[in-house]
Amino acid sequence: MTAKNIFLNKRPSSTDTKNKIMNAAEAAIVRGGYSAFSFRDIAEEVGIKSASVHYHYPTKADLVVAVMMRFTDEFQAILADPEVDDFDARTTLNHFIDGFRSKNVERHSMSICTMLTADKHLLSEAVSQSLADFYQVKLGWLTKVFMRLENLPEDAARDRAGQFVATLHGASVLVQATGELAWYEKVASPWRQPSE
Amino acid sequence: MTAKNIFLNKRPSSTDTKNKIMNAAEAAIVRGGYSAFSFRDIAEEVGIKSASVHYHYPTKADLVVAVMMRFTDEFQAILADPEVDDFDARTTLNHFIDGFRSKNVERHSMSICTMLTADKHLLSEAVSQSLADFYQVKLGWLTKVFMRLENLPEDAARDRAGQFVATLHGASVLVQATGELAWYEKVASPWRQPSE
DNA sequence: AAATATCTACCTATCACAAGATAGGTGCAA
DNA sequence: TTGCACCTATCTTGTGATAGGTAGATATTT
Repeated sequence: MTAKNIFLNKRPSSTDTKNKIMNAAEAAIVRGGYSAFSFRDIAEEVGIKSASVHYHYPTKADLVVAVMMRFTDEFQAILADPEVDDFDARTTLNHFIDGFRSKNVERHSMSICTMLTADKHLLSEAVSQSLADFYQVKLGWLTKVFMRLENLPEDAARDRAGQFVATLHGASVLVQATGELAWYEKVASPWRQPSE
Repeated sequence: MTAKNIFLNKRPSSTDTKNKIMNAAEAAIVRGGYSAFSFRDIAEEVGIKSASVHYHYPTKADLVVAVMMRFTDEFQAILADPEVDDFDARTTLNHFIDGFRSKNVERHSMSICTMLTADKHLLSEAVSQSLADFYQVKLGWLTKVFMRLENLPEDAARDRAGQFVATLHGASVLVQATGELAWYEKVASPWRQPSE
């Protein structure tokens, strides 16, 4: 690959297409879960044919595992490290609540992990595992946050992390079911931290 | 219909079959949501043909609406009235937590309303409405419970009801996703009431 | 440098199957 | 003889997946 090619080569890049496919799949899963999209849907959105989607991801399970792994990686990349000295646990938790709201609740959808959890019965072992892995990452990080925030030992902090995760996820279910966005703040408010 | 017929008539009763169909559908929805069962599945379980299921419930939406309405009715019938004098709010709430656990969480599934909420994008208007109706009934009852339990005005009690519902639903998501049943008690414990 | 081979990212066409739904028929009880 | 609860048979649509082909970029050989 010469420098020229970077500008002139019109040959489709595999990673570009793969990312487009994952983007479409992720959006579709958030909208309606595992069974709410087909290879044909994805293909149309990306601008290729369904057989070409199979070229990049042989099976649906392969595709969803890839989506979950990317999701987990991005999640980890964005998070602040709770073990550095100047970590601000209060602000971080508030931002987390806001992020969950803007990324999921306000878009009239639930998180990709809640959606896949609901479809767990029809997930392959590999997909289930990638889902469980994500929860471990999420709970692990929140455990550290609560250790800092509430000066708790790891065990107790992990319980708090679980309570927190459950509350946010449950809130998004409540919003989705009733159609009342206001529920989110009402449910999440006990977890909000005073700014000072 | 004579008294004799009660014992001798082997002609299938419409309501019996309808109940069997609803039982099968409800169990299937709890297992995997709206798209996880077909008329053929239901038919096989009941012991008739799929066309006969359509005879009782012309469309899938009709069937699921019927299931949700029956579910809501049964829910209301079981609940103690929080407005009578000897209503024991503490015990009632503990029983509610236990009931949610034994009916959903321990069976490695989530509640029918959580499952349908996740599938909301593909529900017809009628089904969505029956789902929203159930949540209103549930929240309405819990609001009264919290008014008694915590001596709150209606507004504040309703917020508490929402927080409670969200927590239990979220806990069941967490259990389902991680496969760790222990999360349920850990998440629900702050809501448990001291027995005296 | 030219010729050849291989690889890549797509394509068309098709498979087997399962879905919701409908038309029209059968047997039996009231 | 009417109505009910069921049946067989079939339609259409959509699914995940596969086989096999093609044009063009890249790599290898001559």
